[in-house]
Amino acid sequence: MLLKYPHSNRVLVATDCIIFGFDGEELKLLVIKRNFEPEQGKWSLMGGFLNENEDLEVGAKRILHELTGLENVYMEQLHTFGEVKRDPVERTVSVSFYALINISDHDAELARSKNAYWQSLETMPDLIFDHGRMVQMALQRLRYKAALHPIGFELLPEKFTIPQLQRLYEAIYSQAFDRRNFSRKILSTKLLKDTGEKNEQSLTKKAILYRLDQERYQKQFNAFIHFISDF
Amino acid sequence: MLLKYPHSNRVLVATDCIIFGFDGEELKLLVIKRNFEPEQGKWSLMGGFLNENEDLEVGAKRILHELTGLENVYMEQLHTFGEVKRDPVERTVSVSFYALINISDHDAELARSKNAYWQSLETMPDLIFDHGRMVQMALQRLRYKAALHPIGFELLPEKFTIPQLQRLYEAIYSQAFDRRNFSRKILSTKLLKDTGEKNEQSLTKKAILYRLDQERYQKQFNAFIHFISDF
DNA sequence: TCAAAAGTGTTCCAATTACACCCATGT
DNA sequence: ACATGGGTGTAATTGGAACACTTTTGA
Repeated sequence: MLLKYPHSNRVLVATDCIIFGFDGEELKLLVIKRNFEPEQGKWSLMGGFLNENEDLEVGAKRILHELTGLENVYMEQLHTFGEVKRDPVERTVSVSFYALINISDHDAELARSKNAYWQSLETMPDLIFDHGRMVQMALQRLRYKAALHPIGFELLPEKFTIPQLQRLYEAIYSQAFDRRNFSRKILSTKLLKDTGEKNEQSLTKKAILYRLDQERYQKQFNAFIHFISDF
Repeated sequence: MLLKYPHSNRVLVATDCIIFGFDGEELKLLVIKRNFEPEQGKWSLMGGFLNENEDLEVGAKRILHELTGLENVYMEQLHTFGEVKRDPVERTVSVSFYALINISDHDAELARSKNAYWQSLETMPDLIFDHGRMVQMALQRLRYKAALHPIGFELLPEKFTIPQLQRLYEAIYSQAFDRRNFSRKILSTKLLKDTGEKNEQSLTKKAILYRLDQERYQKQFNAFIHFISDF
């Protein structure tokens, strides 16, 4: 490309990732205790600059991969933050993405080597720049989206029980649901396939392990499933 | 700011605006027949580059104002498009915004002077670059949002009738609603205030003109109103 | 045999749907 | 007086919320 636009204001573009995980109890985020400048010693989201000839999504997935070792992760663009002064070093437009990962799939050593830790949403430390706002917005979007689309599954292992799924939804919406109604509702979507196996870890009655019915999942994803009526 | 990041890839950032209007019959977009390069003679969204020391929202509002003369318009960030090759002249990251305006409020002469025309969504000409995708995404977002939040009003004059409002919703969702149920549902939100006036333009029975109850509007906006149950 | 968690069923209420009828207005 | 569009009412259906009982399992 030889001919360029005459307009002169070119800026840094970065990507920040809001990485959600679920440990069976709480919703968590993978955040970094920075051992590099700027804001060394403070907490931040994982981020990085966009490279030349790199699409936005590709850049975001690269950054996620650098921290977790994961590929093929559910990831969605959230919002672009472009306040002039948001980064005190130099103006940077940040395109944020949120990712839903199965917490046990990620490369814990790699994360550790980058100084990344899983922090509960409830006890999240203050984050640098506008990263706190990004997290708030991501949670809101997750609630929005998960009420209408079956994306919660992305946070669970391949095989999971209905009580596990319920604990996840309760964590997402900070709200308790009726066990019996929840079960009936989720089964009525026909999205779950009985694996025939049971959760052997349980101390009491062993719950049935289900997996996603991939075919129906694809079909129903863009159809609306009013799963959570109010939140 | 003297110290800068060492990273070298700085890119152009642009804003494109998807401007919705409603003429009482159809949902329309304000688009430009380009009399400038690149892609002269083709149709595109209104857009422009982000200036130095200009926030994203400010830039978007400036661009909207340049075309319509309007301020204080409902505008929401939609999505950021950053494919490397999306603009053949030079890599440009575009942050798109959609706006909802009352079509009769805008400065028609100004729009005309910029070669802008209202085009029905149904008969929209092909747009340059990825602008067609932007429009599709904006419509989807509008449907999403208008089902849960009372934003449709932004497209109507200050005083409007329930049948007008219904025609608007029918245009947004390309779907017919039952007149009686629609009326009951919208009135049950308590969002409308009877002005005491009637729509004198009507040839038959003159419908009651309502206006938004601003107080309730503010309150209920962030509460969920499940206005359209399925679409 | 008891406590804890999981699975299944039933009733009740509220909200949505599908309808029908009456009113106002200009031609 | 009639055609057109606007306003209001009601019965039937559905889906959600609330709640009780039984089963499995380890201690």
